[in-house]
Parts: sequence; C-alpha cells; structure tokens
Amino acid sequence: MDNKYNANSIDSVINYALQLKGKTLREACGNSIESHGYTGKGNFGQLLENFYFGIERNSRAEPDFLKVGLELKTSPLKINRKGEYSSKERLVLGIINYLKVHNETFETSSFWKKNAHLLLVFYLHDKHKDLLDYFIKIVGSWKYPSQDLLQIKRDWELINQKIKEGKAHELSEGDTFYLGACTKGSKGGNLRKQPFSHVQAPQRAYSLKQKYVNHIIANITDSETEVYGKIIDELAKVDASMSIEEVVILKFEPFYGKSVLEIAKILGLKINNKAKNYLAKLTNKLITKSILGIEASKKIEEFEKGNIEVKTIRLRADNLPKENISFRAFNYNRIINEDWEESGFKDILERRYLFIFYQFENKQLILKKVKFWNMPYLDIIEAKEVWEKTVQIIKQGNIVKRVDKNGKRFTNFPKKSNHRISHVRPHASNKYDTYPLPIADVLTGETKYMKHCFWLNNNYVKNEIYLK
DNA sequence: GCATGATCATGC
DNA sequence: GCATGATCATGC
Repeated sequence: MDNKYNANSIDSVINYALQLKGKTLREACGNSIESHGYTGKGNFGQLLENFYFGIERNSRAEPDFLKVGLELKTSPLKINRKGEYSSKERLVLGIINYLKVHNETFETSSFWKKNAHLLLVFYLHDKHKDLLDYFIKIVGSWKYPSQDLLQIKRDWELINQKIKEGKAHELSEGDTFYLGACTKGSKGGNLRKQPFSHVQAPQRAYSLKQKYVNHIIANITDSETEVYGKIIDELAKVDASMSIEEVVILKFEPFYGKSVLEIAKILGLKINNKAKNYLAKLTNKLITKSILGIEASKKIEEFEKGNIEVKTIRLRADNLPKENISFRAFNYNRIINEDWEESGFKDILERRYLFIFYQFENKQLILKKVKFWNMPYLDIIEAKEVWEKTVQIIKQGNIVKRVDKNGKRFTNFPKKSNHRISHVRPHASNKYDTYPLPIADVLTGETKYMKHCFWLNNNYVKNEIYLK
C-alpha cells in the first residue's frame, strides 16, 4: 500500500486509525472495496485490515502491526437504555489452540504476544444496513492496567490448567473473570482434538467479557460515569498474591455464623424485614461496606467487569433453598429467533455467580458461607434441553395444556419434576403482565401470555452448589 | 410436603 | 413501567 501511515511508528498507525472516526468503511476506503471483489459477505475487521490499512489477510501468531506490536480488533456497538454506546458482544482475541498452549507460559504465550496492545475500532451495528455503511464511532489503543493484567493472567492460566487436566471439553466462559473461553464457530459444533483426553472439545476462543469491553470503551472515551470501589485495593492490604475471589471469601469468613440481626447491628442498618429484598440489600451492604471497606453506594469494579452476579439464598434446616431461583422473563418472540449460542439462557448459565448462603436456625437467619460458582459445561448442555423444549412449545403455539374451572392455566413448559437443573414457570406481576406470542395458542387462541422465565431448581442448588 | 401456577415489593 | 428478587396459594 502507499504511505498512508508509517508502519514503523506507533503514533502514525494510531493517528491513521483515528481518522476513521465518524466514517463508514465505504467512505474510508473509497471504491477499493467494491473493486476488489467484495461480495456483500465478509467481516468488518478483515475488510478494514485489507482495504484501509492495506494488510493482507493472515492468521499469524504475531500482531497485525508487527513492528509496533499493535493488534487490530474491531467490534460492534449497540446503544443502551441510557443512550450510551456499549459493546454488543464479547471481544474475541483468537482461537485457543488446545494442542499447543499447554506448553506455553502466559508471558511467552502466543496469546500475549499477539494481544498485549490492542488497536480498537468500534462501529455501530445496524441490522438494516450493509456493513460497509456502519458508522465507526470509537477508535483507540488499549493496554491492560496492571491490576487487570494480574487477573487476566490468572484467567489464562486457569484455562490452561483445564486443558492440561484433559478437560478442554468442559471449559465455560463462567470459569474465569475477565478473559473468557467463549465458543467459536458454527453453532458451537466445531469440535477439536485436545492433548490429554480422547474426548473432542468444542472450539473456543479467548475473549474479553462484554462487560469488560464496556469498561474499555468508557476508558477510551473518558466517559466513565459510575464511581467504583475496587476489591483489588483491599487485596493489596492483605496479600497481593491472593486472587480476587480468595480475598472476598477471606473477608466474609469472620461473619460466618452471625445472624442477620448481628450483621445489621455491625453495619448500623435498620432492618425492614417486610421488604422482600431486605436480605439482598443487607448482603449488598455487607459486601461493599464491611467486607470490602468501600462506600456502600459504590459499585464493585471487579464484579462489574467480570459480570459477577450475586445471589442471596435462604436455606431451610435441611439445606434445601426455600425457593427456586428466578431469572429475568424471556420474550416469546425473541427467544424463538435466537440460536442457542446467542441465547439469553446460555448467557445466564455461563455467568459466574457469587452465592451467599443464609440458613434458618431457631427462626433466625444465619450467614453460613459464600461461594463463587459457575455451571459445569456438561450441566449447561443438560439444561440446554429445557431451553430447546421451551422454544419448540412456543413455536408450535402449544403452551396451554388445560384451563381449570377457575381459569388457572397448566402449561406444557418443562417442569421441575422432569428436569434436574432447571424448569420454566411464570414470572410476572399478575396474569395481565404478558408478552405477545409469535403465533396464537392452539388451545385458547390467545395472542399474548403471562411472562415466564427459566428457574434454577432449588434441589440442584443444594446438591451441586451448597453441598459441593 | 412438594410442584406448579400466581403474585408481591422495591428501586430505578 | 419494568427488572429484580422474592414469596404466596393450592391441589395432589
């Protein structure tokens, strides 16, 4: 290519990239894209690389801009409810080569050689437009803050450990904090060999979690509005070699065995135990104020970036959670148009959770223990059946099985008694709280139906999370 | 006593 | 008005 930029100068490369802001690929590359055989298919990143930067397509282990150590990454944006740009997806950083990585250390890994310094180009995705007409909104370079890098290294090592144990097929995005192993390839069906097991494993890629990418965006555009507290600052006071999770648990332990009343007293909180969410609120304050030593109003940066969801559980004396665990209601029209790989339920199942277990003892709630957890991959595959059945029932308009004399509905959705992990039940304010149906219900002719959601079975929580 | 359907309370 | 977290009601 001509001398649009100097490939030996990092500033030159970045400045050239910054000129993309506000433009589309068509505007930025002139006619060269069409004249080079662009067929309407392809990927935004490749087109940008070829036609704007003049780099031939490659799948090298080195960064795209080799001489200055910069790796070009493009990623779509969406507009969130507040009208701000946020990442539409996780940021994929390259396929995991199961056969090779077990010989690498993080510092010498091909992952780190390639991805230590990123040149990021974010464009606004619009399903009504040709990708040549997407507007490029955010451009910037990115290096990991040293505190994040420690965690990313831990994440990378955990992924490697699983491969070394012959468990590449059990990898899940929820295993790790910032750097995830996401499925990659046609509907997750791409199977690869792994070195220490004869079981073939779904192809996966290193990726930064969507929430982490949002923080990168806020950082690049200098638009961070939330005020965060950091666990890591507490960590340094304890023992810098401990992980975020170890520190959180260590800080919780002094409260084990204490009652909600005692904890409230320590926190200086009044308890309104008529409010259904008082325990969740108390837990939240406990985490921020007492355990992490930050202001209760602040969000915890690491939990945000790592997409960690806190769940408060009340156990009965026999260790069974008093209730099943609900998630957000699904939209009938949306769920039937999703692939499993991009489905909301898979997102729920691949997340990492922090469970806070309280137990009833002599009518008092006692903090028993806390546990970071994510669903094992094989269980996710099992729970997938519940999703598939649900989608099929909605597609067939076969939701209602019968209506009793009081108007109470019985559905064909997957039941708890037939499924070990998860089931489907209503999750609505009342029966008038509905979502539209894609096709009318065969039995009742109704075109909308009470909101439902996936629930995690309480006996699964007892056996697979609390007792394990 | 549990499974399943239905609804409540709060905060943003 | 809705998402979130949770509990209630009933019949088998």
